[in-house]
Amino acid sequence: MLDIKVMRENRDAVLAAMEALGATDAPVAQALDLDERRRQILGQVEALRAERNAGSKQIGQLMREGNKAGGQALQARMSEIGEEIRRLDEELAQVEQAFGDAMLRIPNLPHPSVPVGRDETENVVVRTEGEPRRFDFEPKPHWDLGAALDIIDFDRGVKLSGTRFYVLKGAGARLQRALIAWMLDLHTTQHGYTEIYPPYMVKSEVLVGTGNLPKFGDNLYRDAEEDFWWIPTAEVPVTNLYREEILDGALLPIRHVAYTACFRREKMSSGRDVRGIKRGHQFDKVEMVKFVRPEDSIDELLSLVDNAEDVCRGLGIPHRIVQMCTGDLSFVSAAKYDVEMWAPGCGEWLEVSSCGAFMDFQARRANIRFRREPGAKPEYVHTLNGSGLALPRVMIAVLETYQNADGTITVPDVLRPYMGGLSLIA
RNA sequence: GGAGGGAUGGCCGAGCGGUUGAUGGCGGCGGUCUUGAAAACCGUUGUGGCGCAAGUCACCGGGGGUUCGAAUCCCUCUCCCUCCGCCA
Repeated sequence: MLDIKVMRENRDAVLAAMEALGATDAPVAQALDLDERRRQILGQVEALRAERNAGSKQIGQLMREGNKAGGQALQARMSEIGEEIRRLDEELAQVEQAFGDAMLRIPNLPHPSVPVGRDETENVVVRTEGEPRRFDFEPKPHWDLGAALDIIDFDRGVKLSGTRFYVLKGAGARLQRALIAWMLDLHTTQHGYTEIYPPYMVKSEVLVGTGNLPKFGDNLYRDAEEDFWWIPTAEVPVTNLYREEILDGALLPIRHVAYTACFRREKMSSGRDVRGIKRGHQFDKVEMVKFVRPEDSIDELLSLVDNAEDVCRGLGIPHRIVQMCTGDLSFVSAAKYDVEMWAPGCGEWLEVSSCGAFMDFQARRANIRFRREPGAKPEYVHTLNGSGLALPRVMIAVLETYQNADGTITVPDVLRPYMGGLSLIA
């Protein structure tokens, strides 16, 4: 959520930002109008309340003095004022509801450092690290490798749950588990993150906090009877860990890492990436989340990207960093970098991480604040998050990069201790 | 799932429907005293909205109601605790 004061004082700049994002400016105009109306009503209703408070106090006084007639006369007057207040309150509630709805639909403002661009074609490849492996045979895609090794069972996944589901088996299941454990250990022991195991189901207000609701509800699974929603990413529960709290500034930055399953409808991408394990309704991810002081936001974003890259480096897989232009920023991001791994079998760069800085956008929605000093005014924290990393796509990159001519897979060095010393999946 | 009991400020804990944003204690902060510390004593100590400001309004788990006036009465929801049942 944006600061309404900032919107009032910088109307033109905010509208220009919507233009750069390729977003409609309708909610901005709407929110500003409703805000004006809201303040108008507020002024009226509060003046009436003040009058009633004084009157009621006086009635109490008169009653105690035994002046019953005087009290009753005043009561009649206050009753009228009460009616007026009731009427205005009703209108105010409507206006505030509409105002809040509009505010929740306004995207974050891009950080000044973000390149202006129309869509993903204008994203910027910041750098590429590592040389793609040269093969003396034709590298196979993971769906062929996985099926041949009997470590990915696509047919039975579909039998159980339908399209976009698969089963990992034997060394395949263990490889994913090894990756999860190794990534968590890397981030907790080398990068200063504290591990969190959060709920996989959350209340709707939690999804509003991170910005998934109200706008993106159609990508979420939910319980039919109760207000339970399956998380689309660990970002949701972990960012909301400190919602409605005022944190001690001495604790910042707080860095958390969590491994969870993630659930997404993927309605928007029907027909895309249906082959293999690249895009499923359920996938595992290790996610990093940071709570930082406002002035540290951008530095923390860069180190977040670096933390994600360390996973690529450790696995010895070439990767590149792509900076999103304004037109490709997500709803909540002020700045965003993707980390992409090269997958030689399917021959594409796979997005394995998305690292975003949200400034105070989520903090306002979830009401997460901190105090610089004891006794200081509460301020909103800045939140960030990034995948560290998404498992299926790392699995793809590992299987395809480390494949041998005979169809076996060499296990990357860092993972061997996590696989009972196994060095070859055959 | 059944029965009962709770929810008040950082914490504990009061609060006949009328100067109660809320007694008191603890904790925190500032001060007096002290070579320093402790003790003692004095003071101070929530969040948010609107307003240039003076100020004003709201908030005692959430929502609704009764009333001139609600932390206090009524309805409802949520959460916590105890007991019974069930259970990985």
